[in-house]
Amino acid sequence: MPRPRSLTHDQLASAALAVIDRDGLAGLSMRAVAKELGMSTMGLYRYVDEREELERLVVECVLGAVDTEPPPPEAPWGERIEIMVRRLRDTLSAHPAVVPLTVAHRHRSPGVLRWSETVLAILIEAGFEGERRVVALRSLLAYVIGALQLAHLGPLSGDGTVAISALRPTEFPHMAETARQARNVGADDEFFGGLAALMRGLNT
Amino acid sequence: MPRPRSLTHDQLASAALAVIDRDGLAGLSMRAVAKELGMSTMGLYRYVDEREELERLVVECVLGAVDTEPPPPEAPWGERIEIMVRRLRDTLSAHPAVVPLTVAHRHRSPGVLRWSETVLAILIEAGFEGERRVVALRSLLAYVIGALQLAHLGPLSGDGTVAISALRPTEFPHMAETARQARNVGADDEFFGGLAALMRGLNT
DNA sequence: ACCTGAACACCGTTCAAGT
DNA sequence: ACCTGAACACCGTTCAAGT
Repeated sequence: MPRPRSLTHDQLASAALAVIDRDGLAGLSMRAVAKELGMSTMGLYRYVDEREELERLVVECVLGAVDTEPPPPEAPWGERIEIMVRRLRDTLSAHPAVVPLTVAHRHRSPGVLRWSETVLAILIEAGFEGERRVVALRSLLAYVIGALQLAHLGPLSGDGTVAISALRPTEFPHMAETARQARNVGADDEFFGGLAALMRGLNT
Repeated sequence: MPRPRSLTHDQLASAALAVIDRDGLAGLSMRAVAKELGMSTMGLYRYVDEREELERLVVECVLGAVDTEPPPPEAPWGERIEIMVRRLRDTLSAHPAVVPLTVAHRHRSPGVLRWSETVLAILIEAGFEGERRVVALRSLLAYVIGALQLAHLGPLSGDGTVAISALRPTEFPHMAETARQARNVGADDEFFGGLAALMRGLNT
């Protein structure tokens, strides 16, 4: 990759993010980003080797913004983990269409690494060792990733829930009734309700 | 959509699944599936209106195979839920590349609806009502979806973990050490360890 | 009426041609 | 040396033309 000339990686990622926020992840293309920047399509290849690298830049741009400062140490460790998870969720919620990219490129993101480092410090302080610590970190990540995708692609407040509540009660009685109740569950109650359960379970 | 002539939806989905299993999700295209079936590309449009409908058929084909019979009622409810989650995981693990499609199209899959119906019956019997029941079902789904994607795209046994364990210990000491321990954690221990935690938390 | 191949508007990426 | 537009091999989908 030759030296960039006039654009920073952040400007490039911001342009891609603008395309994604406007046209969705499906609208992301080298041509669209180039047009957004007012340059030729091939000009992008001065900054990235391939489209995948552009995606990595987007992920880094989004996740690099997450606050990874250790939360106030006087709070119980469970609350501190919750604070960290809330920060990650807030960061990703600003660009929900990016979540699938995040899953694929999370490895190379310094933001996620710093976030994980802070979470691990809290877990270690709370006495998590060996496999138990590994499982705790991975299950927290799995929950956040899964819950955000569920919330983005099929929110409880959306028409998927309405459709389920209209299913034939003879065939899906529990689903129909539960879906009716689900319409009154807010996105925050859903997310933090599940997180609280996971946290309780990790603690015992 | 005109009447299908010689192919069933299942044959169509199987051909698409064969393409995905061979070339990955990125290899799925109308042209590739048509070639797999030895027909013209446009012939597919006799069976589906658009590519998205083909994807729905694939999801239904995979998830339709999940065993949704209620587990033995003499087992504790927690164990029965775990059995149901294990079945869903086993079904999806046979075609991990399909998981992202599953997230997007899960609403219309009768397989997922039947699975959820059985899980809800167990939750109701265990005394879950209202929001608590909604949160339990959604968090289980979120965990399964997130954990499977994590396991497929970045397994603990993979080179992502190796790369993390090689990070500069001055900057990421906890990550490096935890990654070294993570290499000895099997995929099953990881998945069911996290699931057990979530289940404990939902129970209290 | 049924089927299909050419065509259109896209895509990522290569590469030669122009400055 | 630097940049770029044409070109190549794809993609989903429309539509006219052929049977």
